[in-house]
Amino acid sequence: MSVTLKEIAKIANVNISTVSRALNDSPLITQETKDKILAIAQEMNYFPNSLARGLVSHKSETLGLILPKIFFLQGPFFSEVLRGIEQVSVENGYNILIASDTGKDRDKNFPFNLTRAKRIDGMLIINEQQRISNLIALKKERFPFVFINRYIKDQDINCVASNNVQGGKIATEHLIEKGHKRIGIITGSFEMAASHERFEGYRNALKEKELVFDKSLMQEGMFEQGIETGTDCAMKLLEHEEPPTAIFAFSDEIAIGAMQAVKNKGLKIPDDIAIIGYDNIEYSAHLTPPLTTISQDPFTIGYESCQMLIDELCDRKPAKNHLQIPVKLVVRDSCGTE
Amino acid sequence: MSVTLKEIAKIANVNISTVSRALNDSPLITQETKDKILAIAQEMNYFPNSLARGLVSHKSETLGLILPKIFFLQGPFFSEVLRGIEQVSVENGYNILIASDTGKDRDKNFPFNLTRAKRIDGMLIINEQQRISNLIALKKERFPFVFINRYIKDQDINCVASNNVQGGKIATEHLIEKGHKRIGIITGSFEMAASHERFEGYRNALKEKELVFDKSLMQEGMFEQGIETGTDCAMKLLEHEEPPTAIFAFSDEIAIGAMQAVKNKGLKIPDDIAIIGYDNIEYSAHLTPPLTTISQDPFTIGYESCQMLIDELCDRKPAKNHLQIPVKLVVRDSCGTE
DNA sequence: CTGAAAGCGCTTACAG
DNA sequence: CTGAAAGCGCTTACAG
Repeated sequence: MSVTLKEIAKIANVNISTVSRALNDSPLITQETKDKILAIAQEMNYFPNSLARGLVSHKSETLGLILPKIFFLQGPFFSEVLRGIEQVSVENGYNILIASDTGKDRDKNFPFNLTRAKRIDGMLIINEQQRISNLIALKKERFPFVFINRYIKDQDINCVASNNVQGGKIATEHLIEKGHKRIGIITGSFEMAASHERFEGYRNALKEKELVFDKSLMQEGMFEQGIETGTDCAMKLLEHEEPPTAIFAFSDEIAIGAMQAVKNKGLKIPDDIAIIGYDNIEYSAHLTPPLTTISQDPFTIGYESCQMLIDELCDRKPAKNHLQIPVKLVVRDSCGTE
Repeated sequence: MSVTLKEIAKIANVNISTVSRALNDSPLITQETKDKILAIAQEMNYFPNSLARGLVSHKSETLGLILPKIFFLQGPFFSEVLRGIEQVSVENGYNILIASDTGKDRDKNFPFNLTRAKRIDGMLIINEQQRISNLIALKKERFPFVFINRYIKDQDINCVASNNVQGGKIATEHLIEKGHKRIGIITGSFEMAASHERFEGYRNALKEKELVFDKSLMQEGMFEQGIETGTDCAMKLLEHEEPPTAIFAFSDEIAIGAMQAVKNKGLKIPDDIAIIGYDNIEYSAHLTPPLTTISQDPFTIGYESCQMLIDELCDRKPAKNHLQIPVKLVVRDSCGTE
């Protein structure tokens, strides 16, 4: 059905190994025969069978993108990560295979079902939540992988993450500079590493400015249902007997919910209470008032993680295997302007 | 390095074909030997090499998901489509390979570089914009594929799409029922099929109610920068010498922008002007006023398209190969409540 | 029911 | 520089 080396060889009147050499640009061949064979191959619409090739080369030229649940790839953040990944993978001739641990029976050996089946040469892992012991076990099999957007303490584990500690700190510092001393926070679920890290940044900022941490000013929300959760948690903070004068929401969606609660109370932003978000989603610029927030760099996260993985696959040990991508403060009106 | 049939055969003291049969649950084998072999395979952590298997079976058990540019998978709509795809593919033991036409040299034979390389058994194609002649050419090679979210006239081409004509009609009818006769529209780019289809629904609704179509009430916006585009286009509509009393925005983001413009003008929604959106994104329920909109069903679109493709791969000719997934009107406050 | 052999489409030492 | 051969890890007719 589809064209093979054998057929080209027959027409070119050479051995299939010669055809193979021509196609692979081997030095062991005259320009003349190479040109002849290439012309025929082109003519016949030849494409190498990647399965056969992979079987002998022990390479699939495919990268696995591992997601905890497909659900988590929601939103513009992830799609930018993916765009970064794709850019690098295309440049280097790799395909991307999506997989996720469904918890079903056939995945009970996840992720080894993928690695041992030789489907993929390396893994990019997005996993912000679950236990990762099974993934770290890949290390023992010397299977190349990189964690995306999760900072792993173990220096031997490749990872590229947004600098959440820095982000938490910058956001808090901005509020402190605006004169706030009682800063409420609405976190995401503490099952998410991002929550812990941003919280750490918050505490660092407080400590540096010698402000005390008041646990009653902290509410645990959820990233997934940001708006609802933001409203609920902000409500609780506002009913505090000594309410905060500013709220640091761990996502823009949570901030949107919090703004709603503040408005419902008849309070004004930023005069009565300041609000800062996290993520810089498109809508945040169009809220009333426009939301001051922290902007991450998901494209770079995707780009660098894929580059790191490919470097490892090519035995170019990357200089840094523990990358933290910086974030930026985006000042708008919800904490007062400059 | 990794375990092969040969090694299992040696330990079990049988031929590799017997091992293969045991692993593939062949009837040509005693329960006893099968059990013995399976135990050994398990013990040795055996996984079949999918490349080798694919080489002989002529199947990769992988589905290609083709995107025009990775960029387009933004937002919750696509991620729900993907969730639907993934659910079906996992149930049926297929992997998903992402690919997009980058326009680069190595892709100049796209999508045939994928099909002829035997990397994938079938294709799910998301392509709302570009010319598709090269993709339709797959038909000649009898390569199985399904178009996602694009309705193709040719009845021989598999497709699963959101019913945009219905959506455009329902939205317009709602406005007409509320007493509006001059209904402005802000479309997406007319390079997108969705724009044409929703527009067709709009015109159908007008015609049924015997309202004339006034071209000066139509503005072409863009889906990608919905908010900005919505503001700009709404501005123009509001400056019309006989402005519309209602605006049908072809996306919620465009509607958000339009609401902004209306507020800037000092007008009230829905009293001075009604606005209806499209997509039912999460934020739309939290706008002031909450946005009336059309809700699509992206999970079902993904689910059905993947099911259709797998049916074709298994030679179960699907009963319907031209699916239109219904949409729903979600009434909130931006066009007046019930 | 089991084994020996051929073959899937390629690459790569080994001769010449 | 070119060819003949072996082998990558599997499946599947073909014998027995």
